[in-house]
Amino acid sequence: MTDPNTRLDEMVGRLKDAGHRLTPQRMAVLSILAQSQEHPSAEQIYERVRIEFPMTSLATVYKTVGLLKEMGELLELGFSDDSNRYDGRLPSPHPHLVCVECRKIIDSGVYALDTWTDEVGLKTGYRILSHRLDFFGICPLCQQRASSPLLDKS
Amino acid sequence: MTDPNTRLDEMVGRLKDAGHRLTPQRMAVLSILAQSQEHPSAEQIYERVRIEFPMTSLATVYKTVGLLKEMGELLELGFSDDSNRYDGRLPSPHPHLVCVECRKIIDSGVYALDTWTDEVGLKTGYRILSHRLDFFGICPLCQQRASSPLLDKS
DNA sequence: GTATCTGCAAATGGTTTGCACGCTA
DNA sequence: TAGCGTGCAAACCATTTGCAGATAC
Repeated sequence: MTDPNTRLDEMVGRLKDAGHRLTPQRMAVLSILAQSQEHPSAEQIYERVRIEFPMTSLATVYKTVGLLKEMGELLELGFSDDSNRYDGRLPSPHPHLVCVECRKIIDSGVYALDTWTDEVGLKTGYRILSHRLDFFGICPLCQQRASSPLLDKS
Repeated sequence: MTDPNTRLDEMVGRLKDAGHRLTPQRMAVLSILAQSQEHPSAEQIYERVRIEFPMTSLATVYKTVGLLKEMGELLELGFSDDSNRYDGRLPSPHPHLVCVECRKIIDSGVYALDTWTDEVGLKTGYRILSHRLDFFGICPLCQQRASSPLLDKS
């Protein structure tokens, strides 16, 4: 499940099974998504795809990402003040941790919101379908930068 | 704390103390925010403000909302695929419950994420500043609509 | 009196879409 | 070879911004 190649094969299989075609552009996008731990944006996926396959447009990245999202093979983390970020490794909802300085996003290491989900459903009468939990903070590297002001942010 | 007039006075006082001017437009926006339980969008605030004070522009609503947000007097709930929603009654982060059908947003009725915040901070080394938790589901009214297909969504 | 606020209209920027061409299966 | 997928450029749309005139204090 954590091995990029296994995850890539899985995604490829699901696409094929659903009757979708496998173009080189799509393969390149899938491959990036299967490898990335760092929750890349569409733009970042685009840049990396172009390194190995320059014949790719940003629109195609968006279309592929949209397709995977619809199929439930990709978790989209939308931010109203920044571009969306994508998790292709673990597409079911789980808590994330966002650095407000450098916008690095990592998995939080805590899970299991199910108890709460049940409680909220019971209390409110809503049928709960999904959730989204983000923690915002300063990552260790940015904390270091803040205490050594001579270092550049770049 | 729950009384709209008390909350309005509180917001007005904070604005004055910070040296900001009290225009009729601002008062109208503050008043809507102090009353609203339903987490209105900027557009919705604008529409309601115009009822009692037609000399108001959407830009002014956005500017007022931005000012209050900066002062920590307003909680902004951003959604990448929809307009932002605002909570002026309880501006500190707390879990919300979003109906994916009608986009109604209510408070979840559960709180206390502090234990998790500490755990995540310890595990990752991030200095946690804030969090955001949303549950997505179908509200009771929309569930009813779904089971009685003859009723219109309007 | 003057710095702040307002309203208008134009700019912004990530994402989506329409369409003609190209390529997978 | 039949459509699905791609690339380009234009459209979208909530939000922001610049600026000239208005107004709270």
